[in-house]
Amino acid sequence: MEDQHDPAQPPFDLDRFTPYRLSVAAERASEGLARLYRSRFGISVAEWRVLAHLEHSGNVSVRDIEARVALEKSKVSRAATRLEAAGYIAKAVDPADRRLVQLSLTEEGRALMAEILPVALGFQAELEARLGAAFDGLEQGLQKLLDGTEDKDDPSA
Amino acid sequence: MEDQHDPAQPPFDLDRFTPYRLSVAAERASEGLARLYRSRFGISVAEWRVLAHLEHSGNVSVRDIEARVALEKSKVSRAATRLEAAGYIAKAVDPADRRLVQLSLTEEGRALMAEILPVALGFQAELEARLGAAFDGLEQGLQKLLDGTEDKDDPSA
DNA sequence: CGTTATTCATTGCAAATGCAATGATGTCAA
DNA sequence: TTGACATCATTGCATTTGCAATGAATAACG
Repeated sequence: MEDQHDPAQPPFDLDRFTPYRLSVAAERASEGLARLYRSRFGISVAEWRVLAHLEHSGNVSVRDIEARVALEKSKVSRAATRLEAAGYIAKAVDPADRRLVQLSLTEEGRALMAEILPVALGFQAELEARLGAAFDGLEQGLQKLLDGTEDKDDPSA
Repeated sequence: MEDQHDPAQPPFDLDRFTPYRLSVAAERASEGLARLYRSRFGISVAEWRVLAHLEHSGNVSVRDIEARVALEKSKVSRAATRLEAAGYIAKAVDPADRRLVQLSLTEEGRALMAEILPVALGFQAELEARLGAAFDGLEQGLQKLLDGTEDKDDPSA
């Protein structure tokens, strides 16, 4: 169980490795929130993100969401299909460019968001309270990480 | 594309939502590193984590890794199977408790880590350089998030 | 001891995922 | 216009994933 790395090698501790730490923290946070809406509202993380983006911005194409919400387009597409089947969003062909699909919240979708948003905001508030003074530092660090080119080819992003 | 939320509802911007930001930042960081070792060494993120933990601690059971490395036990088990097939680790029944499987790096595994570790450490160094003064703040925030009970039932974790 | 719970690793299987087509539409320049 | 190329959303398909058995081994406790 103890350290036994080759003394010629630099020591390596996964617990101090930022990508790993980020990954675990992100998983915990997302899962913590997801457990609040999954059972109650029956939606997945991807669905939540699509809804949240629709609530924020009006009619949007799948492509827009893919870019803004950091989800594979196929994931967005399938989430949209499920949300449409559940009656929370509507899909319509964009008359100006018929390749595009306009996604929009239905009345039911808005009602759903009216229930979920307070939960999400409460979760965020809890998180901030829990972090206290460390919150600002975390956000600044995240901002720097996210600022980098959105491009997935940037290894330092 | 513009804001059009119900004025009775609080505004909601996914871009300012910490779980989402964490998730995107984590994905970028993990993917950024993964692209460095995936093509060159043919290992996945799960495999990398198992290897990294084995490099740090000696013989370990699947259960230990599951707990320490934040991976589902089935994921660990399958990663271990692939790593064994590739010749990087060895599996052996623990003589003291024959339910346990001792995982350990083989000579090849150590050689692999000798190649990967500098890459990983370089990535970490790049990250820290990129973050500059913000790095400490990020780490403190992550620490607070990770400190909370490891328990998945804690919504604020 | 013997019997019942627990713990561990693996695996079966349904669902989710990612990537590469596919088809339908748009753009642009010859 | 026409034809080559680009963009968009969806879907096919192989792989991966997560969860719930499963089977093997141990612990707990009468």
